[in-house]
Amino acid sequence: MQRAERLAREVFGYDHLHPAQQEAIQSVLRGHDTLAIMPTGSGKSAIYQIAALSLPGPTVVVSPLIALQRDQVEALEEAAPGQAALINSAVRPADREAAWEALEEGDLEFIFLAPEQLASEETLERLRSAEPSLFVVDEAHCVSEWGHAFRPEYLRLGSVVEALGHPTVLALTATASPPVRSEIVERLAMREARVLVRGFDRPNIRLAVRPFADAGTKRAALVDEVVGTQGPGIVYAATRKAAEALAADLGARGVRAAAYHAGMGTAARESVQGDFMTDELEVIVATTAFGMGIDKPNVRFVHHLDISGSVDAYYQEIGRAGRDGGAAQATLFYTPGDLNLRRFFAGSALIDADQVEQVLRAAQDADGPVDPGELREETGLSPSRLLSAVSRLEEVGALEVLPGGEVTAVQGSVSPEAAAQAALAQEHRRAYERSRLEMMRAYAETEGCRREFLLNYFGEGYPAPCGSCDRCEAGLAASAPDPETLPFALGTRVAHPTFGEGLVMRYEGEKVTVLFDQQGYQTLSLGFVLAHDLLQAVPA
DNA sequence: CGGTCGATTTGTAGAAATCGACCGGTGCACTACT
Repeated sequence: MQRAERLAREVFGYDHLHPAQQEAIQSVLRGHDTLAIMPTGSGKSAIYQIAALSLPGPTVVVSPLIALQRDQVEALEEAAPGQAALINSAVRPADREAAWEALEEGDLEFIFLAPEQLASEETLERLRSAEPSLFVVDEAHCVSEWGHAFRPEYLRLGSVVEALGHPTVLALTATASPPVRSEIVERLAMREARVLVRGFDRPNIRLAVRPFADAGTKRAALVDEVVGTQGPGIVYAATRKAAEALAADLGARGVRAAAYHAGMGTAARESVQGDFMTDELEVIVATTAFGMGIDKPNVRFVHHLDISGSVDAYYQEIGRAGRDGGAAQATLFYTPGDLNLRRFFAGSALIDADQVEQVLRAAQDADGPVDPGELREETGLSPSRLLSAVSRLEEVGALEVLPGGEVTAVQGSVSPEAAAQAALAQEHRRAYERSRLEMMRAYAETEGCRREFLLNYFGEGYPAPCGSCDRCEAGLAASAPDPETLPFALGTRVAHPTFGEGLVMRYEGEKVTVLFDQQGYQTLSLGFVLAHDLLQAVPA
């Protein structure tokens, strides 16, 4: 650790490492797979940088966005010149080859890539022969948030870790609720993972929800609010169109505002982001495309025109406010109708039962291993959907993915049963997504302290009232139940006859919320549960 | 699910009402073209 401290000072110019960083670095240096959950700006990068330089052997860093990879390489270039490189489709083949050779010569410590790169057998082989000692997954919540439907390669990282001979795994993220944490640990094939959680509460962010009966009044109220507030600030909208329209409205009211979404060209996006960072823009009106890697200290508000799809996403988004510790606002402008679009997003990207079966049949009909391209033609599925189906079938043992990426049906797997099992996994995922949205609704409609709600969601107790949310300020926050009177303590494992086993997350009034392993979050009537003996404590 | 857009209907000559189709968020890599 003294060596690590010295590296921090001499190489990176940090005054000192704070205890959370020390703990994480120590855990990695001792060879433990580690999941570190810490706020952005708390020096998460320093953890992997210093651990990497302290260990012999190179470090693979998986990061979701090429722009983030570039930022990281630039930062390293100042501290440790020539020791970091990226591999992606935008890097010229000659430069890519130079990076590989440097890695093979032992001259390169860090190699940055997106999970998609690891699907290539050649990439994997060259990495393996470099014998990496550390495998870092930055923004690790993407494993769970993006792996299932959007970027399926994220769910294959566990196989990559195994294929590389299981170097120490270090997963980093700012926000992850308990089920997301377990999924990261499982999907990255982490062994006896150390999970370090630091600094979840953000006391300087005032929380509020403003309910409206219709979208028009809601929108007008948000515009008034932004016009009357000192920026800079971020407004999140659910669609590109809404983001553009709102930015235009704010502009007409004299606010320097611009939209940001994935439909804009790269140049436009970069210029909007740049102007926001330098305070030339006061307000950015964005879809979920905006935010990852943004570490701007003086954001004074993060408002939501439309509700987020989960409390995880919401907390991640509002967490971009008040990084400097100064007062900040996070207000959700809410109409229940907004949940519909989120319901659509939650279910639509997942594959359904007959698609899973179609893929299995196509693989079985083929004589021997099949190229994924061939399966795609046969089934008509998009590449990411096909990969999702293949991964589900692989998990239930019906298919095998060969090192070259070819897919082969496993002999003797009982096919209809396997397909049904794989489809069931998708159904569970859908139920889980729906339940997460219900928790977001519960936040919007809670009668209790909002901060208590959020921290409970992330598995932490909190002594309400917080005094800095709309419920507490109005003196309306229901007082927290006396722990002595609760039939099951928070965090207890319980079993339910139809939902299976789960974890007691929260009490509010006459309701108890349980996070079930299969069905996600369910809110049950306490009176009914007790009268019918529906929950049983599960011995640890 | 609900908002939006274009086409058709309505019932009388310009515009309103109704219907059905379609769309809606995140990024990587790769290909074809300029």
